Amino acid sequence: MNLNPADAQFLKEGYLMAPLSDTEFADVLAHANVRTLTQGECLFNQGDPVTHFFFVLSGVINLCRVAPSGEEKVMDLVRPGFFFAEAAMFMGGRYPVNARGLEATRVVALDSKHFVGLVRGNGDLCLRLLSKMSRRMHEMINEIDNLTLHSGAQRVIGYLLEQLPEGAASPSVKLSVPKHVIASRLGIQPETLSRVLAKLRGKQLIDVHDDMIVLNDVDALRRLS
Amino acid sequence: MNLNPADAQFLKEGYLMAPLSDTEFADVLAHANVRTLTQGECLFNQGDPVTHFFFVLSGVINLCRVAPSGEEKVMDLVRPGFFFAEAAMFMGGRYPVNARGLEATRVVALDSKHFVGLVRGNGDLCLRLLSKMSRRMHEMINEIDNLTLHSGAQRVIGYLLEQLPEGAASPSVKLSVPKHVIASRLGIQPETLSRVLAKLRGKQLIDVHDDMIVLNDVDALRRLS
DNA sequence: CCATCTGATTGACCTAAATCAAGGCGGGAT
DNA sequence: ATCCCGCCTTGATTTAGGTCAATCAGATGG
Repeated sequence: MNLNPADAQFLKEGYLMAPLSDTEFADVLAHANVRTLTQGECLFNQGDPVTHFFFVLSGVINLCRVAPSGEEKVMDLVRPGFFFAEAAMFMGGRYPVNARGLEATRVVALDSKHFVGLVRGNGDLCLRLLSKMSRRMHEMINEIDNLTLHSGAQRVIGYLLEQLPEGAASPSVKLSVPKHVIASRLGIQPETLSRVLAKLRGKQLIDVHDDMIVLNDVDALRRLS
Repeated sequence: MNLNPADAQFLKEGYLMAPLSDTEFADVLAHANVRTLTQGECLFNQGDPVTHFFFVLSGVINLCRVAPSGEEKVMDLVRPGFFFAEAAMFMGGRYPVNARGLEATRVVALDSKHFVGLVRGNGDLCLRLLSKMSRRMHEMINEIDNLTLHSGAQRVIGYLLEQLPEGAASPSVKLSVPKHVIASRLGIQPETLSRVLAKLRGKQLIDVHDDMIVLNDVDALRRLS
């Protein structure tokens, strides 16, 4: 089944696709298709030869391994917006785990040989990919640091400052997603986010108008994060 | 200044070096040297041409950017065991940030052109790197999930199960690092780790003898994580 | 042998944030 | 209009885990 434009756009934002030029991406798309899995349906088994790697559009994929003792161990749960089996794709050989839909799930299946060929034949693309992945890893390290050594309030402030465009005229942020999604990304409950914003509003540091937040004192906020 | 064997070993464990063969690594080492920075000393400036990328041996590196408005913004703090400026190395051009020692700091400076040349001339190496980085990213995603949606006790149990060798005869774990380091990795205080272990001991789920921990009921523990 | 130091443990206490519960508000559909 | 139904906010309560502090066991060293 082919990808619709919304799926393609979502896929393009994935870290393995973002570094591709438009023509390269179109080339990859020509070797891709959508698979819809029912709950529990198997996508591939441990030991199968690697033919594709995947990107989750919706639902959740369960990557599990069957130990010699027979018990099944969940190795990873893959959520929308993330790839899986890319490491296997790059190395070739056989899949080290089973992949099943944990619920009804849609994935993009991308041709493994084709993508490896693309990377092999293009040193520049390879370096772009490595560069992109390096940056992503630094972001994730920072995210882990934030979660462990900053308070919820500090993470909220950090998020607001992050969203602030570089040289913006008025220091204001428009939230592009519902507040409960932001709360989840920051690792806090929606109630807590609401309370933090209320407290900052009380201190005159910000103004909140629905999804529009004006940062009244960027310096003070920066000192708090 | 040259690397001593301990430094080289530490560097080899970094994600960019782990995929290299011994001869490739030796080749990289031949183009590497150690720089010792005093507190506040500059390693490179924003806008300098990219000549090296780096690995922190000890201390902390402060990566900061000077905004047009003149104020200095800390972009990243890099701790021992991590690389920095690798993304810039892969892309070439100029460093997008300043790098300074936040305290007295030792780093390995690796020749940028040489490493890029190595990767460019060796498609297999390139794929090994991409594969390794993919795996690392999955690990980090899991770490973030753990931090946000598991309790401290669950993370401790998860850690113990992780350390458990695949088909070990006796289900026991020998802690290779001091407890306070483990606590830090799990994002909790040493006191909390101690309490969690005490509670598990109280429930007869584990036995603790100094740095040796025996898992009495692996299944029960697995259910709790 | 004692002095000291480091890491681990335990207790008392406190704070940040989760949870539970009750409205409020705007946008659709009927 | 009225009724819902998400989404957000706010309040009351609970709890996990951090902080502070005392103690203890081993290690090191004079």
